[in-house]
Amino acid sequence: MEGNPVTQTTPGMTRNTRQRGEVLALLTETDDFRTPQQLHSTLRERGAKVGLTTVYRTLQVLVDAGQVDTMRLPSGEQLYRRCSRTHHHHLVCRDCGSTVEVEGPAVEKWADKIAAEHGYADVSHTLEIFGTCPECARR
Amino acid sequence: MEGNPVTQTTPGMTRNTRQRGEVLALLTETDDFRTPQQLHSTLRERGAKVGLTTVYRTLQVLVDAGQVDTMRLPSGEQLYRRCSRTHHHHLVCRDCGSTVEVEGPAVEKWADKIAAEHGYADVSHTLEIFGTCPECARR
DNA sequence: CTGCGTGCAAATAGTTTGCAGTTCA
DNA sequence: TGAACTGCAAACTATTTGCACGCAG
Repeated sequence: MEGNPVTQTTPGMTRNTRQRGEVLALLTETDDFRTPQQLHSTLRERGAKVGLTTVYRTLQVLVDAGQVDTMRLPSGEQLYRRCSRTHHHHLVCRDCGSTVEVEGPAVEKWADKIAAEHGYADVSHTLEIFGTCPECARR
Repeated sequence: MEGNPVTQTTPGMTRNTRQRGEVLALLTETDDFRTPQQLHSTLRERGAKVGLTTVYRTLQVLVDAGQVDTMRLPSGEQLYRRCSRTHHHHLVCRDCGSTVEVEGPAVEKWADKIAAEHGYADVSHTLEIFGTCPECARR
């Protein structure tokens, strides 16, 4: 299960390198949002030699390619996560960072309607819900 | 109209200084979100001698006191604005930064419901809508 | 008076960029 | 081969902190 070569044809990436494979692999195996710094130190711990710069650059490429989702905590930390392509939002635990993907068609429509009413064009929005998950609340 | 002394009794502020008055005044006269840096340079332009550090610290105090609203652009810039106390969201122009306050009781309820369904406690959320306002679209 | 507030300069923290060397296709 | 990628170090930006002084109450 390990020595599997990196052969992921990821749109937007012209070249497949070991480093990108490592980053992508790590993103794939976890479900939660991570900071570039966290990803980098995890990679180092497991022995993967990847520079912090490369992590940043790879994440940028992945975001551009639509392979990775990015969001920001109220505190300002930038987070990344491999994520389904469809538009959705997140319910994030303040403590442990675990996330649940949620969809709200009604909210999307509401946002578009509000924007239209005020004559705003080219509309997008951000929406995240924060709370304490059952696991963390128990403690 | 100028020499008016600073006498704003702002809850959470133990002391009323000229600098805090200037920041508060500036926040009061504009409707749009501003970065600490913008606020600072505007103050300097108009001759008010206020240190950048003080702007940051004052904004923090105001946020704690609930006098000022803060949000973050997708790009990561932190923005502040004097704002009504009721919970609401914003429709923000990507170009000129002008904002419209919007309310969405349905959205609030939806967010709380979703969180409750997943057992999340102590829920809050962030929601901002971005677009190009009619003014900017015209150009 | 007394200590909260101020502001400079220095420290931080996260992220980006320049550039020489490396590697994939 | 050669363009794309890598990674170190240095540069940058936004924000915070240490500390001596000033001013409000």
